[in-house]
Amino acid sequence: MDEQARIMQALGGVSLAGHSIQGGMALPPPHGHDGIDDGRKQDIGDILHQIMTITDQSLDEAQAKKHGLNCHRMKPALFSVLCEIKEKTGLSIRGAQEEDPPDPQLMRLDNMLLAEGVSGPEKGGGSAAAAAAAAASGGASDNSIEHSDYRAKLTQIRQIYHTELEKYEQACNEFTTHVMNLLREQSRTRPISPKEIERMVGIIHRKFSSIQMQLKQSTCEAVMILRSRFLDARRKRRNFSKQATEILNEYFYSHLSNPYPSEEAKEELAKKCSITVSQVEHRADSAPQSVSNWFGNKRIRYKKNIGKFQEEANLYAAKTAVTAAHAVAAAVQNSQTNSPTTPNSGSSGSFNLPNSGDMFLSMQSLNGDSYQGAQVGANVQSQVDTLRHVISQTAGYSEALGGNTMYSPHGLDANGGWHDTTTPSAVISPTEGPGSVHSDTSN
DNA sequence: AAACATGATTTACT
DNA sequence: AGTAAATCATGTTT
Repeated sequence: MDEQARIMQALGGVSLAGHSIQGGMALPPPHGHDGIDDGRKQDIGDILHQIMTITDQSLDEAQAKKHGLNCHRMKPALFSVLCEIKEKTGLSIRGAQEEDPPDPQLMRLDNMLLAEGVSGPEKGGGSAAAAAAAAASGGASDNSIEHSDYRAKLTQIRQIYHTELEKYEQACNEFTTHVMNLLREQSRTRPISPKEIERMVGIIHRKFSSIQMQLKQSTCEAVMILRSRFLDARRKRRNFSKQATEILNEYFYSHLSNPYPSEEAKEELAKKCSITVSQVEHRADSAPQSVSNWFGNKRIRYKKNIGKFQEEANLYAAKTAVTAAHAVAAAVQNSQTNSPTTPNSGSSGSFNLPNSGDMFLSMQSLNGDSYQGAQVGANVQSQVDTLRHVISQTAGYSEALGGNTMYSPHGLDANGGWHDTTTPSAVISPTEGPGSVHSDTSN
């Protein structure tokens, strides 16, 4: 609060310099030239002397003298003289002022504080809300804990900010009224126009708002630091929940021939996953982004070492194969059936993979009767993926279904299912004979 | 603590 | 704009 004191002092200086009786516009010393009426002159000189020494004296003394002066018979005359002089110099003083540029820096700070929820309306009572949020999200506690920690700190900052701001506001008002009282008081001895008072108030406010700006600036800094410490820890990754991984893997392995979910599919997957995961909230697009990351990583890592993913692939393939088989069966029996087992969107309907195309056709021929074109086709396709995979694991069945085309464990990439074909069949052959493949598929 | 797993970021390409 | 590939940085397992 040194600053404050300094400013006050500065303000005091301004007010004195501009208007005080001991300012530069003091009349020349009362010696003057040889006058016509020396007694009168002496009188005036006396008064001026008294005026000029007022400030050097104690308050009581000054008060007394002021009173004396106010009642002096010469007072009206002197006052009018002062008015006159002021009139002449007043214009020059006033001209330079009166423009109010909305300081861009200040606006920037304000916007930022508003955006960070520091200066905005109190949302939900700080720690209570944080606690509530933590309680509400139940399982995913680690994230919430961190988050509530962040919010607690933010609340702290906001409290400090607001109390300080209030303090400044109060001080400003106090000081303003003080100065105004002073001016009003002085207006009895010297002419002070309302404009001047206004200007003075303006000056005071400007000074105080510059102090406020400092406050805002340091608050912003604090918030930024807090952010970088907590939320902005973008690098600080958080593993997906088991459930989310399940969903994603399911999609991946059931779309192995084309594991590129469309935007919509991503959103849907994100909805399914990120809700349970409570993955980085705020920034609405982060969830689909995460899905994209996941698929990107998955694709590259899968391709890089297919062997490593065998087990997983089997698992998910078998998993979905059940539903797939059911769905296919249903489709065969009832052409109207539109099984919603897999969340694929129609967009993936068109492939240019000869391999899967064959299979697709064969499955279609299986259906025999009429089907609903693309939609059913797409569903079947995704199921075919999983079926084929399962089939490829069981040596016997691949022949049984005449699937010799899909010799490689993942006939899909054998043909460059997605982009390149880095040694498709070289890696793993369906040697391991896990009898684990569900016999459901045989139907 | 080392090794591995994994989500995110960066870079370059199309 | 969307990916692949390389890389980073952290989480998890050993």
